[in-house]
This record gives sequence, structure tokens and C-alpha cells, in this order.
Amino acid sequence: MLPESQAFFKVAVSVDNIIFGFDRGKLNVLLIKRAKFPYEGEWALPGYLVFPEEDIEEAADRVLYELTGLKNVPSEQVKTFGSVERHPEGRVITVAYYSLIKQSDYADPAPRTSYAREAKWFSINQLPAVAFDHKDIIEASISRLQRRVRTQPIGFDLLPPKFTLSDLQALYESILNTVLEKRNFRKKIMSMSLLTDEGVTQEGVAHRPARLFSFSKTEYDQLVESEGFVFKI
Amino acid sequence: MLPESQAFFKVAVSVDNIIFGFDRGKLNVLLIKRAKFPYEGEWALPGYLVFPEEDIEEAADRVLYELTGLKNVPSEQVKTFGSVERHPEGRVITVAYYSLIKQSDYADPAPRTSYAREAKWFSINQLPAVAFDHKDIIEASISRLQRRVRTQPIGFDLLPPKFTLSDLQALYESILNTVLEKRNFRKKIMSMSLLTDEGVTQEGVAHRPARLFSFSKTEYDQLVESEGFVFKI
DNA sequence: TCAAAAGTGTTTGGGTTACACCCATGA
DNA sequence: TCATGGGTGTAACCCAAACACTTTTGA
Repeated sequence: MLPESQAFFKVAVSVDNIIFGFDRGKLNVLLIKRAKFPYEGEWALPGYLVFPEEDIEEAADRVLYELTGLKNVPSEQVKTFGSVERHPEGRVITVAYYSLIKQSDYADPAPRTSYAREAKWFSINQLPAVAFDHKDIIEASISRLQRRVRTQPIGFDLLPPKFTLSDLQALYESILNTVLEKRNFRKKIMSMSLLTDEGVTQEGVAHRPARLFSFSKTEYDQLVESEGFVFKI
Repeated sequence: MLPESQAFFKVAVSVDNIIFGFDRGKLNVLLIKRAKFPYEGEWALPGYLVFPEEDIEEAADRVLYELTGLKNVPSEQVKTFGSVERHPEGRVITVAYYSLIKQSDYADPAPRTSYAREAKWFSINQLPAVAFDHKDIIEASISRLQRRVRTQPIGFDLLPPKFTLSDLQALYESILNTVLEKRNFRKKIMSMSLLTDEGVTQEGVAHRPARLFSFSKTEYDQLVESEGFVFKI
């Protein structure tokens, strides 16, 4: 290392995971209650410092597991936040990652370390105060999700393997914070021929049961590959 | 600082600037020739380490000025690159920023420090080998530019204040790497009522001179504000 | 008068919007 | 039989795509 470089290697990097889930018509984010300084006892995104010898994506997976118990969650980088005063312990630059998961698969997240006391889903419309600049991070992630969900079939990542068209519509409505016209929404979705009718209907609902559909990422990828298919809501 | 935190504060952060320019129908990127270890003598993005007490955006501006002489260039974060082995001096995580400038205003960039020997524009179709993982960074930036340019009026940032419709079309064609149909392109642009006819024509061209137009970001912002105007190419 | 790019209109098809009623089920 | 959400068709409109010739200038 050049002598003049020494002064620069004094920074820490952290990762913060924004995990989106969807349950009963509500878009949710997973938060933890911090157990240590700083912001002890406050809600925050599941995040922690990255070891100097550790890849950032790996750190994101590790930290997410330690703080919430979630494993094998694919994630994508959102943005890096690095203002000088964002962390009381020193200069900490954080890289935010977001993931979309089937919340039903991870209904009861729980910390695996003493750094968090609790992990809990919050509706994005009823978020508590959060530590650090995590409010900014959550907002940036929601914006990104709103942009992406219109041009990539990522909404399906939030739904169980079999879902109704109304589930899907409610998902889009809650992400985009709008109301969609039922007939047109269904026509648009069905015209893309992306869904497989599972030949099954809902059970135990007090009204006409809806048909269940599934989405296959593999088939979608083939469509894109072979015919340049473009997803658009 | 908690004692257990010490181990983490050993990382360096750098910034890399991807400066796009446009000249004579070609989309260009500004590179520097490095003058110091590592990668001495090789072409690279204008980038350098961030001081532990310095905001990242500020560092991006400072580093850009020092290495190329460019000042007051608005920039936007693209992505952060942080693989463990990307820098031979130690763990260095880099935050990439991209900017679009009127290349004619900065025709002859030149370094202000001994860290670079030269600064030079390269067509994105004829890039030299570049240091570090800068190839990945440039590719990520081009992808982002291609996505953004279709939904935001950022193309005008690359053109001089007065430009012809053919200039604009050539710009879009070189960014998107496609061929556009002249009549439809003009119709679409003009239908948005975003351009002001300057009442002037080209001079000194060996063919029918084209009319010159200008774009006002302020007027555009007002349109968006007042009528929810949506830019779309 | 020639070369070179500027400039322009119309038709067609597909997609988006808007809109209202009947259907199947459990309680 | 009632309440509840599931499920469907059609007309009007707008936008995108395709396509070829005339105009203006300098050389």
C-alpha cells in the first residue's frame, strides 16, 4: 500500500436489507428491534457491518439470516447511503439491498443473534420510527419497487405459488398505491399468457370461489429469450 | 465505539465518475490515464479514494475536478461495486456516479493533479482496456442511461443549448443503439411541446439548413408539476 | 444541376379506456 | 335468499408503426 493511502482505510461498510412481503392485501417490510448501541431498543432495517474480507452480497445474506432467520433470499442492490454523520460510531457507509419474498413462507421471523430482540412485519402504511437514515432507505426502496414492478414480473415473487387474479390486482394496487379497473387488469394480464390455470379454485370463501393461477419464471425467461417478450403493466 | 466494532473500520471507499458526452453523433465517456500505482499508465474512470470525513457526493465532485478539470457537473449515483479483490491495495468499495454533460463545453479536459497524466474522451464503441472493474462499471452505467433516457428528458443534457431534431435523433440512436424512423421520431418529440423553436437555422452546411431548437428544464419541470406530464420516447 | 440532409401526412392496427351486469358459493 | 366477491364483452379512442416524396441549400 502506498503510504498516502493509509489515511483512507478507516471506514466501515454495512448492509441493510429491505425485505418486502405481502399478506392479506398489505405490502409489508420486515424490521428488527435493535438490542445494542446505537439505537438500542429501536426498530431498524436488518443490517450490520461487513467484515473487511467479506463480499457485500454475502454479508447481506449472512446479516439477514442472523437478524431474522431468513435464508436463501435473492436480493438486489438499491442504493448506497454514505453521509458523514449517519452513524454515531464513525464513518459507516451502507449498501441497501432489497428482496421480495413470499411472506407466507416466512411468517414468523426471529433473530439468531443477540444483536436483535425481535423481528416483525410492518405494513408500509404503518411504519414505526426507524433508526439511522433507514426511513430514507425504505423510501428509496419503495420507489424502486414501484418502478420495477411495472416492467418486470417481480410481483409474483410476493405471492404464494398459487394465487387468484384478485390477489395479483390487490398486490399491484398496494404497491402502486392506485386503484385498477378489474376487467382491464385481467385482460392485460391474461393477454400476456404468462399464467397457468391450475384448474383449482379457492376453498372456504363465502362467495364464488376464484380460480388459482401460477407463474413460472422459467417459462417467462424463455419467452423473453425466444421472442423478445416485454412485460408491461 | 463498541470494542467489537474496531475490526470493521478498515475499509476504504472510493468514487468513480462516468462522464458521458456526445459529439458528432457519437456517445463518449471520459477516461484518464493513471499516473500512480496501481494500474499506472492504464486508462481508467476518473475516480479516487474518499476521505473518512468527506461526503461521497462531495468527493465525487472533488475527484472529478482534480483528475479532469470538470466542475459543477451534476451527477447521480449508479451503483456500488465492492468485491473483495477488486483493489490491490486493500478492501476498497467504490460508488459509481454518472453525469451527462455538454461535451462542447468541456472539449479539452486536463488533470489538475499528478495522479493522472491525461484525460480524454473515448467513443463507447471504441473503449480501451480499463483498470480495476471499470469495464463493469461502464456497462452498468450505459444500461442505466439507456433505461433513463426513455422516460426522462436527460438527453438534452448532452446537447448544446441549440440543436437540430436530427442531432436529437442521432443522440437517441447512439444511446439506444437502434435506428429510429425520422417522421415518427419528430412527431413524437413535437407532440410533447417541449422544444422552443429558436427561429434560427444552421449555417455553413452543404444542404438545406435545419432549424435549431432549445429545451428548457424549468419549463419541463413546470409541465410535470402542473399537469402531471410524462416524458416518454 | 447535383448531392445531401431537412422536412412533412396518411393509413392501419393494436392496445388502452370506460363501462354494467350475471355467476357461484357459504352463511 | 342474500351478501360477497368472481367473472366477462364491446365500443370509442388514441397512439405507434409503416411508409415516400418534396424542399432547401452549398458546391
